[in-house]
Amino acid sequence: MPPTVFIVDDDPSVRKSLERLLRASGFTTQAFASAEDFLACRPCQNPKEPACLVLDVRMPGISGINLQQKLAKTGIILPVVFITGHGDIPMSVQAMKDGAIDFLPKPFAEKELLAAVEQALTKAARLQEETAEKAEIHRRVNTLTPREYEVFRWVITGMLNKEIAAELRVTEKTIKVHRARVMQKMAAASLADLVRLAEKIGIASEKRSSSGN
Amino acid sequence: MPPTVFIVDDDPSVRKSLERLLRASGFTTQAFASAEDFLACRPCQNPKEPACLVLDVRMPGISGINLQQKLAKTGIILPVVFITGHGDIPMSVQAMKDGAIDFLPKPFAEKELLAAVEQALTKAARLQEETAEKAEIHRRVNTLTPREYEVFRWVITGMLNKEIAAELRVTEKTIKVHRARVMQKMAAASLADLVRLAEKIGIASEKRSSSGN
DNA sequence: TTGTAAATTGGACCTTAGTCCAATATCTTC
DNA sequence: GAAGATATTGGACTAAGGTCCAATTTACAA
Repeated sequence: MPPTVFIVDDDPSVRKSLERLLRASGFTTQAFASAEDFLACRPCQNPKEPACLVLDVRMPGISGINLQQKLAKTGIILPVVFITGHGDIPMSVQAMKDGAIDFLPKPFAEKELLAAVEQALTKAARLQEETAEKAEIHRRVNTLTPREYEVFRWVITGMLNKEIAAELRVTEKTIKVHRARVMQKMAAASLADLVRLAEKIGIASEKRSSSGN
Repeated sequence: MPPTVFIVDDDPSVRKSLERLLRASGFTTQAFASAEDFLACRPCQNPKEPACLVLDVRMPGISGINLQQKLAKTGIILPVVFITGHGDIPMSVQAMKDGAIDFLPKPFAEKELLAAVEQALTKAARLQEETAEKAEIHRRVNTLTPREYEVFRWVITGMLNKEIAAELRVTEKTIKVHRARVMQKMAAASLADLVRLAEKIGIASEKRSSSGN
């Protein structure tokens, strides 16, 4: 199944020609007449395969810019390529600030659109991969008990078991047990791996309490 | 010393009013009539303090867009705020793709420019900090001997000393010595720290050779 | 040729980490 | 009230990492 390009444009003729062009280039397409219509399509917003969105800036109801912002806010991975007939500079700047791949005023060369779509799909693939990786790590973290999680955050600071034990006011033995479980649950073969897992999801490591806490 | 805002615009009256506005807002300013003039100012391109650039897009000689690209290519940290009297959408899109903070068509509200400059300076500060940190790590890496560097890359994979020793066809004892030196030279208090240092500068860790290699 | 940096190894020893056993105390929940 | 999860600890080992000592070999530069 080729990657999907969603199209949202209120002009039927534009939708038609975009679909023709993109399908001819080997993409799967799905077109909508408005942002509302697109938002009504639930599965469209959680594509398993990399996908992207070719979006008209100016539409009745929810604007393209607005739709882009909504999607970004909900963490949906759908890089956007804007097209527009009557755009202006502030609009294009806002779109780019919000992470748009490109912003093409009509008329544009087919080549330009295709290049932008390719780039958008590449980015979608990368983001999906990264997101999936993080989700998997979070899944593992969620299997940790509160205490294990606490020990986890201490371990990745590089502190010795005995130091962590003193910090948590338990014996070193206890830390060893928790630590072993953390390694197992996080599927980390080594401390180096564990540290990298923590870095990937941006876990704030504990800070050594001074003196008697 | 307040942060510096460099101004490059071929129109003397624009330079003058920009300088007035920015100085009144508490910034140090330094204005140039052309990209060439700015490039001739060596110290301007390696500011110790965070600085940014307010840049006219369209100028005789090297254009603003072009200047931005040149600076980026040489790794100079100078976030750009574009201003323009006769810009178009493709121009603004290109500028944003190249990392511009904002792109303001004239006439713009003073508030807009100031907000963009603030943001540019914030970004400059962050980039300078990150760059400095990386530079310091690289400095340490460069004090490693070739063999130490090699061991370094193996250590951060999480492999045991004996495994690394087998990989490099030396005794475990040798690895221990190199490893200790690596920790010392890299100023890492623990393996966790060492891994994080490596991650920060994106060091590719070694890959275990299969079988007899 | 001599000095220096780099790479290698050994011995002796101590400190840490990890593992397999088992046991106890709480607390929540069905 | 009993089952199950969580947190804690102990004993007894094994193995892995780190340290302080010293020594040899090689290669390159002064």
